[in-house]
Amino acid sequence: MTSKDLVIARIMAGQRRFQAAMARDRSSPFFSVNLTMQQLKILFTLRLHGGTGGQELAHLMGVSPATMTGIVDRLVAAHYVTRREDPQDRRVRRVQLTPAGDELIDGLMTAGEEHQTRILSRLSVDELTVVADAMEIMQRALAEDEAAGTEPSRH
Amino acid sequence: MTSKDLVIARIMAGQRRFQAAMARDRSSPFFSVNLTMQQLKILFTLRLHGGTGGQELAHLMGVSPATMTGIVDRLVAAHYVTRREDPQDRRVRRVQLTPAGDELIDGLMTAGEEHQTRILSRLSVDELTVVADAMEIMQRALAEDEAAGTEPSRH
DNA sequence: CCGGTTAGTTTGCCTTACGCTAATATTTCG
DNA sequence: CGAAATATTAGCGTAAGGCAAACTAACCGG
Repeated sequence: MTSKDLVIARIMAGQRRFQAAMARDRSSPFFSVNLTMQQLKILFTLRLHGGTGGQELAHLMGVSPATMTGIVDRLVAAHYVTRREDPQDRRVRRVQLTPAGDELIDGLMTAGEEHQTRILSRLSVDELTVVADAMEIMQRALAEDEAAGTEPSRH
Repeated sequence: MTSKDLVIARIMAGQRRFQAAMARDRSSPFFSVNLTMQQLKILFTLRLHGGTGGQELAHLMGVSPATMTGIVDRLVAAHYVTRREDPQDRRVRRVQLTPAGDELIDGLMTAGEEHQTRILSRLSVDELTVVADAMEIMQRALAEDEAAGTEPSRH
């Protein structure tokens, strides 16, 4: 185990503790989601893909097109997605998140931000600067990671 | 807007970008969860509370005791929770996560760790040290926050 | 233009899960 | 001992997902 590995392990342990503290916040939007798991999975999938055709979505979710029609019907009725004819191929129904759908996913993904902000507010300017530097470092590494290797694993 | 606020805003924006990149990882365990939302909410609730009586759990979830009996039946059958008689009051059924239940919740809460570890591996030792320092700073602030004010908002 | 293929929808059927009320049995406690 | 509390069972209803089969509209190549 290299010294880099040790530091990484320590960082990840800290991250886990942080995550556990966030999870203790009972105001998580997760508890107020009133969708089924399949519906939520579909919303996340649409977020990942920026919208898909109906056939493709059925395939991604591993269900029949008939089933997907029903599910999308209900998501449209709930105003979380839109279903539109594809201009290039009128057979295809493009399914996309609405702003409300986006909001719901964002809310789940950014749960705990208030809590985090509150914790950051406790820090001095010097401390905040260290945290900000660390964030810059991580962003750069993330950008490199995406430029270098996520293309093949993207799909 | 103070200069602290500006730095905090920048940190949170970075955090959001980071989160979005993690969400793009299709290997998220979320997609392989085959529980209903209500079941998952109950597992998270049990994690938060470390186990509860049946009546309490029904109340927390806002359903009748009869309904909760059925749901817990199914979670017991799936080996995610145990149900035991409370030694202090034999009317009460204490419901708790099993190790498998814990694992499932942990998996969801720590999703993306591999991805994060990979990104951290790209950093030099100096850079990692900055990130580790930042993490220390955050942990200290978190500890202070918990010592200071989470008691009243805990419930 | 036509025939074969593709994409999506409808219909009908089935299964699972949740949710409730009412009734019941056991346990607790004043 | 009786009333209240806890959990379970039975019965009923609704919603959602899931499939196969049939159907319609659209696409595309010969």
